[in-house]
Amino acid sequence: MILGFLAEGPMHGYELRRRMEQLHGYAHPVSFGTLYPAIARLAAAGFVRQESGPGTASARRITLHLTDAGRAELYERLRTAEGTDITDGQRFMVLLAFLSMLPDKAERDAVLRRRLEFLSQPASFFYEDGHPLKADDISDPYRRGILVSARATSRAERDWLTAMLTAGAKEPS
Amino acid sequence: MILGFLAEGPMHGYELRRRMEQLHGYAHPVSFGTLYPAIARLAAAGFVRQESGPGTASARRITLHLTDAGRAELYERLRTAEGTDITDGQRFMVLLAFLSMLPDKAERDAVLRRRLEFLSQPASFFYEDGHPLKADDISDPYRRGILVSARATSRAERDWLTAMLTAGAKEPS
DNA sequence: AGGCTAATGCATCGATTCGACATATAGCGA
DNA sequence: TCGCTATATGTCGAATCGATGCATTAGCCT
Repeated sequence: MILGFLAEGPMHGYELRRRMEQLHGYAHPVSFGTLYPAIARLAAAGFVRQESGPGTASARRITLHLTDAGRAELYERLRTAEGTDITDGQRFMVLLAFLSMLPDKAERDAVLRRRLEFLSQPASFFYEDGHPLKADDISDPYRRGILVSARATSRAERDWLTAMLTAGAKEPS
Repeated sequence: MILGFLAEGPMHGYELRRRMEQLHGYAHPVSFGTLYPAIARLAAAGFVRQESGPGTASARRITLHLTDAGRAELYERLRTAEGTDITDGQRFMVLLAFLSMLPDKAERDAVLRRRLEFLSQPASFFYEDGHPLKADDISDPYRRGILVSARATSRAERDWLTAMLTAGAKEPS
């Protein structure tokens, strides 16, 4: 997420955190204890350059810039996304937010296809003796609510993914 | 989640992890490095009792039981849920999965109302100069997809929450 | 019966993240 | 002037993650 936002232009850590918070829909903000060490690691790896602004002594302002190596790293991470980056909705949403930066359309489509594949395999949230329970089988109204909401979510995203993959389709699968 | 599943009956850690994985829709499994220390903490606090099963020597099987104090703790955590437990969709889903265990309907409704309130306040994922961007204003197709999916999710959950709160309503707000 | 593979089950380790706190400047209203 | 909020960078202990190790049990093929 840091590499992605910095690819849009230089900014400070604080501004970065505000955007991260917004991208997560204010549901789960990233803490400073996560953000600043993460910036430090990216800087140590040469992906981010830190430039001191005015007021260097007491109240320091540090502007963060993405390096060429950082941009390459961003592309690489978008391209090779797998595991929880695909299966976890929050993580995948972050991927989507910056996916358009990946130049190759075939590679972008491949990412979408991996997500669609995961969403297409039938999965419930409650099981009995190994087989999934349907909404009608569940008496607990709250658990039924989980299933109903999840179904709606999955359907909406699958429809959108399918539309995206068939729209400008050059390679018929 | 551990307290909730153990409230349904005793089981070992491995079985616990499988159910946690299912409840998350296989999107983000909980690692053993998280689970076993968490069990140990709950046991140290007196919320969980560990009983050694057969094969005590080499291949030990430890069955976990919820204590009375553990059940009280579960109720308390369901009752007083706030912050990311309400705003974060994954966390709230866990809450929902065990909410029916909470005896008092008014307290259960209060939890739902907190979630509904959060979902009702208008929030986008992308902003420009402080004000939220609508789907039509966003040219990036992937970001538009994020908004479209999120809208569908939010609408489905809000509809369900509203239905739940008005259905067996005894207290007209 | 023997051997291979997968699943079950408990546990630890280093790296990462979380949540709370510390610190300083700037602006604004009572 | 006092208090509150926003901006801005950071630290620290506790919790979590992801990978790995290791032993036992179950199923399956030949």
